[in-house]
Amino acid sequence: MVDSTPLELTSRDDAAPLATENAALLAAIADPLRYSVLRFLDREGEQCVCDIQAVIPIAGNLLSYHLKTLRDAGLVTSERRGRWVHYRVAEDAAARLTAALPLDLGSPS
Amino acid sequence: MVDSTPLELTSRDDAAPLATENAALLAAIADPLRYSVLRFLDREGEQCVCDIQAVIPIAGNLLSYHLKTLRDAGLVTSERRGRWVHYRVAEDAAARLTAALPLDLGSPS
DNA sequence: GTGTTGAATCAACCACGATTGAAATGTATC
DNA sequence: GATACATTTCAATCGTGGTTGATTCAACAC
Repeated sequence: MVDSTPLELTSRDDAAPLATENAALLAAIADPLRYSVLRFLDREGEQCVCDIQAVIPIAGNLLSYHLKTLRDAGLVTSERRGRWVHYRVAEDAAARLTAALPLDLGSPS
Repeated sequence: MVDSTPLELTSRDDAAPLATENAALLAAIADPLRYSVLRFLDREGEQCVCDIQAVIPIAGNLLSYHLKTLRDAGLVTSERRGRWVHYRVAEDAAARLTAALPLDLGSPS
């Protein structure tokens, strides 16, 4: 039968796990490096690691570490093309981030 | 068409300090406790510390520490009334947070 | 004054994430 | 095969933010 309307889930406060998840997602962009990388990818579109490195001058392994963090958070996706690995902002990244904000964005004045 | 987009302006290094500031603001809410507190204040409006503590069962000094972090970030304001100190979400908190996101929220599909 | 309560501050500890350097993996070219 | 390049993974260090316990401060009651 269909008792598949978990109204309680949305109205009730499962706020504890929700807070943990959303905070973790926000933590992924709460770093100057990752913030710059994501912003760069958002503006310039798909880029390979070397292109990112050209704009953000840091060690390659460090950049790889942060890219992995962003990828684990589901904010970017990667695809290999020959030697190069291209990164792009995930489709639902913007939606997930806005939804993760702790404040109600009802009517922006 | 005429691509008059000032690419230089966006790719110039005004992004560096901006990234640091925005990342710091986002870091203020990228913590489960502070996330819950801010969310609670946003929903319930002005609350004294003891009320917050009643909902989020943590040590008083720890809550005070996180409230100070939120206050230093300019996301909440505090006001003393007798023995109690009341906190509320800052007026421009939502606007500042949305503006601090690294992605362009142009047209949400 | 003393005592009590709400809240903030201080000092210390600890865990986790960011950073570094070296090594490894993958892919192309010769 | 070997070499060069792009990227990732590994091991280890370092710094910093969150947590804890004790202390201090502010406002009220007695």
